[in-house]
Amino acid sequence: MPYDPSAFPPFAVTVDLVVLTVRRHALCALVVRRGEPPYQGRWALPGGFVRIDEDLGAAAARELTEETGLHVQGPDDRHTGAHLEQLATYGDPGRDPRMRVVSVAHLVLAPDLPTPTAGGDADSVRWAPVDTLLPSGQPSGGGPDRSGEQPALLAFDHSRILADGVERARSKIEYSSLATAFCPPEFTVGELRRVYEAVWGVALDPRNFHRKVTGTPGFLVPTGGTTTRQGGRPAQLFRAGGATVLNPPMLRPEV
Amino acid sequence: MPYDPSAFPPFAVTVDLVVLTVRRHALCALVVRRGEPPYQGRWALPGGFVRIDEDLGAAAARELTEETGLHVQGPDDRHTGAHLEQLATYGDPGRDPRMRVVSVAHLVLAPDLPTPTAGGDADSVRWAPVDTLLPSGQPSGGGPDRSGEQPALLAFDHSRILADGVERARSKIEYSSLATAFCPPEFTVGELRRVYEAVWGVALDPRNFHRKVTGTPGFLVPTGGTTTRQGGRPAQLFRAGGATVLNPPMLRPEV
DNA sequence: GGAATAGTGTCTTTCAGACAGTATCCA
DNA sequence: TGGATACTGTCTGAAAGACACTATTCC
Repeated sequence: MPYDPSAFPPFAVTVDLVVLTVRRHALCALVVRRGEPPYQGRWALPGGFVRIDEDLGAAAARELTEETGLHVQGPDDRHTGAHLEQLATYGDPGRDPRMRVVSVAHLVLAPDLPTPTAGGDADSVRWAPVDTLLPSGQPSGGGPDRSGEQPALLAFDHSRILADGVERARSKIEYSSLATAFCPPEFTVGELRRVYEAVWGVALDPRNFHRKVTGTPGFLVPTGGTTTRQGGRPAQLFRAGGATVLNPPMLRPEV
Repeated sequence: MPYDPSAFPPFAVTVDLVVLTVRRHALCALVVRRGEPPYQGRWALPGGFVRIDEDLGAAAARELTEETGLHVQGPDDRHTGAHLEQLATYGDPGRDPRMRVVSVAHLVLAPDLPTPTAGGDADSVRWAPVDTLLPSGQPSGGGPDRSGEQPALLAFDHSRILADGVERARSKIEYSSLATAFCPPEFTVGELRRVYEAVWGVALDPRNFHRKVTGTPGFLVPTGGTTTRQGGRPAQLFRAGGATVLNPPMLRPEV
């Protein structure tokens, strides 16, 4: 007997946010420190309850603004704000020790930002490189020793949510123009290449990369300006083109 | 103040199922006729409430078995049962006129089956070609006139859920071996090609298709047997190989 | 033999990857 | 001048798409 809401079991519904950006050549995620039990003092993904008359995506956008001051890119105002999409839903019984909580995780891709101050409390929110938050993946990625940074896993099942979000970002920038969501409104080919290198954790050939992205129709639009750089030929500035799916795609190098 | 479950808003959480199969060269979805208002008499996707101590995936598998008798493929028993994965979550306020219902949609890919009899009521469940359920997409796909088959849209927001599930299936068979989930345990290259043609709604070159799928490592494993066919050279029988991601992928032809 | 399906080979084009070489800045 | 980054061109191999051809069955 489907859909008999008169006798439904009581659930709490929340949104959790995987907010990713690229800072100093590293893929970073936004984490907040928990002030109350359970997992008091541990880092967790930002999130909160969905209000009773609020859409899921609206709840995610509201939590994002509350935690970071970031605004979500609407369908019209391209090249400003962040990209937001639904990621997956996590509802294992026991994922929250207090009660049954179903969390609809969302993925946010944002350009580099000043360190956020959530609710005025700067100590409780930070950007953390994802390879310090996720034990698996590439254990010795690119950087030197990172002892004492972030040994403890995230609270609840947030490590798995973060891993799913990172994998989603890694695969989506192959076939879509979403990598530009990590960039400011105007950017160079080199900056875009460093986004791909940080998200994938690989080194890409600058020559072939330049030829590919400028040859993919609708991906990049030159703005006419150039950048003054430190030591090197000035680079052309681009903004994101109208294309959302890339053809041919940017293929992630594999083993 | 995240995670204060003592004052959570009350939500109902359900699972809805997009069950797809290929019958008579057409991609079909499982739909059930609603017996009560709202949308009484209209077709809808199968689904139901998540129990209070039940995982989301387990709820989807249970509903699938209750509605179709189908069993879900476990991690070990390959080549038997259906493929199930989470699709997306739909929680718009007002999607159910009675109360706030958040539905975690799941996608099921199944081989061709006898027409199910849900709860003994054969009139209330059927396979319907997806192009008779979705007005958009390719309006004049391949078949002749289909007047009077399924003019009314699905109940609730199930048309959108179905469209999302179909698009997920169309893109996933490009990069994974999931097309074999539409096939019986042993199948021929021609049967697998007809699955791709039905899901994508295109015609594929039999020669190139054969060369591609047999050349992709881990996709197909010959069983040694052959099929007696009606008018034509007997075909080799294959079963699904261990590969889950296809390299190179099966690229969907575009404009 | 004719129709139908299965399977192989061959050619062309496109594209990824490697890499030589030129252009233009800063120190 | 040297170093660094931006950009162009060239070569090779892999693969997609088009299609000729052979193989094996049923009628």
